[in-house]
Amino acid sequence: MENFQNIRIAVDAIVFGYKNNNLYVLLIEQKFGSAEKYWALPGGLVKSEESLSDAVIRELHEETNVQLTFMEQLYTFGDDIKRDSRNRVISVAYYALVDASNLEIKADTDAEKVQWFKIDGIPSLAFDHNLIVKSAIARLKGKLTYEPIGFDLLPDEFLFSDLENLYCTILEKEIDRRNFRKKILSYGFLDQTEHFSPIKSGRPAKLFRFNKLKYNELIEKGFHFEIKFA
Amino acid sequence: MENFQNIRIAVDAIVFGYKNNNLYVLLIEQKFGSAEKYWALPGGLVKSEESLSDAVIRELHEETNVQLTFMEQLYTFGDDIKRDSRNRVISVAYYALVDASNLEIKADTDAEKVQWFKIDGIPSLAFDHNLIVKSAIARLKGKLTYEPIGFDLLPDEFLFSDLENLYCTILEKEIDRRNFRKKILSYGFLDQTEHFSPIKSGRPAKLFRFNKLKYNELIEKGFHFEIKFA
DNA sequence: TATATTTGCGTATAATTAACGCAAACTAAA
DNA sequence: TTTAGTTTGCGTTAATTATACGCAAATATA
Repeated sequence: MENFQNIRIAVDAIVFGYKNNNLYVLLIEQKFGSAEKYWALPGGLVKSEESLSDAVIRELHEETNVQLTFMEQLYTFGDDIKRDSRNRVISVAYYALVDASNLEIKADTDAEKVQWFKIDGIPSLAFDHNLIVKSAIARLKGKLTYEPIGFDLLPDEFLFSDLENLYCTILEKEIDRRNFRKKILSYGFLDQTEHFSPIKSGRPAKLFRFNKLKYNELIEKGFHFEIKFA
Repeated sequence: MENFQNIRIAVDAIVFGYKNNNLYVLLIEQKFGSAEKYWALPGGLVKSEESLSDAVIRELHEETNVQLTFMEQLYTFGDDIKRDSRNRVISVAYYALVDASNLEIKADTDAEKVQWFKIDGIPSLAFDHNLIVKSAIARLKGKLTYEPIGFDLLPDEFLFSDLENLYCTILEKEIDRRNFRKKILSYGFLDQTEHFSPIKSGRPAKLFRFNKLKYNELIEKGFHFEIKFA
């Protein structure tokens, strides 16, 4: 039957989390299906009357208990027609960045286990999910340099050294602490709070806060965020 | 029936063309369907055993006679579940850049007419295609500044003034001719040919050619293309 | 009290960008 | 044949931005 389209459409969620100066991805161990016992990205089939973005947020919540309001579309994987051995499945991948230090994850109805995996310690995943994660990491690295998305990975109030470590860790580069601070502060979208962080050692450091309003005002005026390194 | 997924998957092609110092998009007038007599993007349903990228290249060829080997994925439109009034259809949009000055387009089996439309004179299109075109233009503008894709819109051999006009036209900005030339030449991926272009007026100008090999070598070494303006 | 550590601010130099000058090489008009 | 108009190709200078550091302040710990 030539005209009947036998294709299913799914969504997959890449949730990046940051804690203890490391980048993580949220993975689940599936309960059902041929990929049982493999770790995989949270995700599943889209319902007929449901938008793609609703679908991915729903699946993520059902499988990991993580409740987001927005995810950004990454890419649609539909060139390998055997990426799922059971049926032709096209997957629209979405990603989000969260502060993993205070987020409760728990395996829910559809997943056996839920766990954060360090970005450099991701096991062999179900379907083409290793490929999807790889392309999400590439996107994250790219965006980090020209959009202020790093703040999404940190708590509301953070140290400059945390921000600096985040950039070093994710981009795998050395940066000059003093020039980095100077540059970011010169943009004027960080507010200095009156709080100090619980000290580890050395001089006590003020906590900063990303001011999204100020950032949006700057964007209106044609401002363009950019962090480059040597 | 809760589990049955009643969603169709389509592909749409945004083909940008450049000629006479203007940017164009290729549109068709549809023969069939509820959107008859509306102009629309070339595209159609994906076959069950066909990759997404094959599908969009096939549809484009069938409808416009334009034969491409590669299109880049733009975005998947699937949030408006009524974007097609007949059925739930999710569309994966792809785009490509071509030199429109020597490309033969012709309406084929599936289309009534095929025509280049100037970017600032696009009519009201079928479905959500105006939205798709808008987002493709935004992507093109963005990419133009950090990837050397402008050359795809020009003939193999081109004048510096053509390249300059292309940037001015698409980005809608004034640029300094001399600084622009200096910067692009400093990258070292343009070869000067021995040919001169048929002269309009003024001093005869040498034709240049984009050397993709040299560009790739530079990329290997960590080079990063970028064109910024005041 | 001395030492190690991290923060916060500053300065000198190199590199890049932006703004503009001007002669060369042609066409077309006078 | 000259003159005016146009576009190219190469150059200079000032302003801005990036890079590479120096160093004292503020704390914990030995």
